[in-house]
Amino acid sequence: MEKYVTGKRLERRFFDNPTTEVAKALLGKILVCGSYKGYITETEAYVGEDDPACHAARGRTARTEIMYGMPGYSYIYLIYGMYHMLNIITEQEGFPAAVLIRGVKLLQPIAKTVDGPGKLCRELGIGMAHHKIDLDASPHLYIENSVWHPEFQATPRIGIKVGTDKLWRFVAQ
DNA sequence: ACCCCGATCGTA
DNA sequence: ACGATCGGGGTT
Repeated sequence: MEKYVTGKRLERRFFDNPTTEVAKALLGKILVCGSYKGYITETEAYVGEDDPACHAARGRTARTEIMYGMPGYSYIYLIYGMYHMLNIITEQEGFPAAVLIRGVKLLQPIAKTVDGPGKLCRELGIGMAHHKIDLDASPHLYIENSVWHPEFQATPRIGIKVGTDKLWRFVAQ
C-alpha cells in the first residue's frame, strides 16, 4: 500500500484496496469521531458475496446496498436489538466488503482502552445518525494517519457461526 | 404483517 | 457457559 502523511485524513484510495490489507493497515491509525480520538487496535474483514459471514453473502438487498457502494463510507447497523457496529466500506464500487472496527485505545477526551465493537459505539455515541457518512469528506467522522505501525496477530472472527476458517480478525499487540 | 435471529455484552 | 434483549431484514 502507498505511504501517507502522518496526521492527515486517510482518503478514499486508502479504502479502495483488498479488505484484509485495509483491515491490517487500519491498526494504529486514529479514529476521529467528533471530539473523540483513539488508536484503532482491533479490526475484522468481511469480504464479498463468497464470504459466508459477510452481510452481502446473500447478495444485494436494501441493507447490503451500502456495501456495494464507494469505499470510505461508514456502514452502521444495529445488532442484538441494542448494539451498533461501526464498519468502513472497502474495495472498488460494486464489490461488497467492509472492515469492522472492534477496538480503540482512546486518547481524547479521556485516555482509556475500549474493547468490543458494541462498547466502542456506545462510548463514542455512534448510532444510525453516523450511517453512510463519507469518511473522505466528513468533518465529524474520519480516520487519520499515524506513525504507529503495530505488530498484530490474526485470528478467526468473533461471534460468527460461518466463515470461522478465515483468520480475518486483526489485533494490535 | 410476521417471524426469527444476530459481526454482543455482562454475569456466572 | 449462557441468557438478556429487540429492532429490523427478509420473506409471506
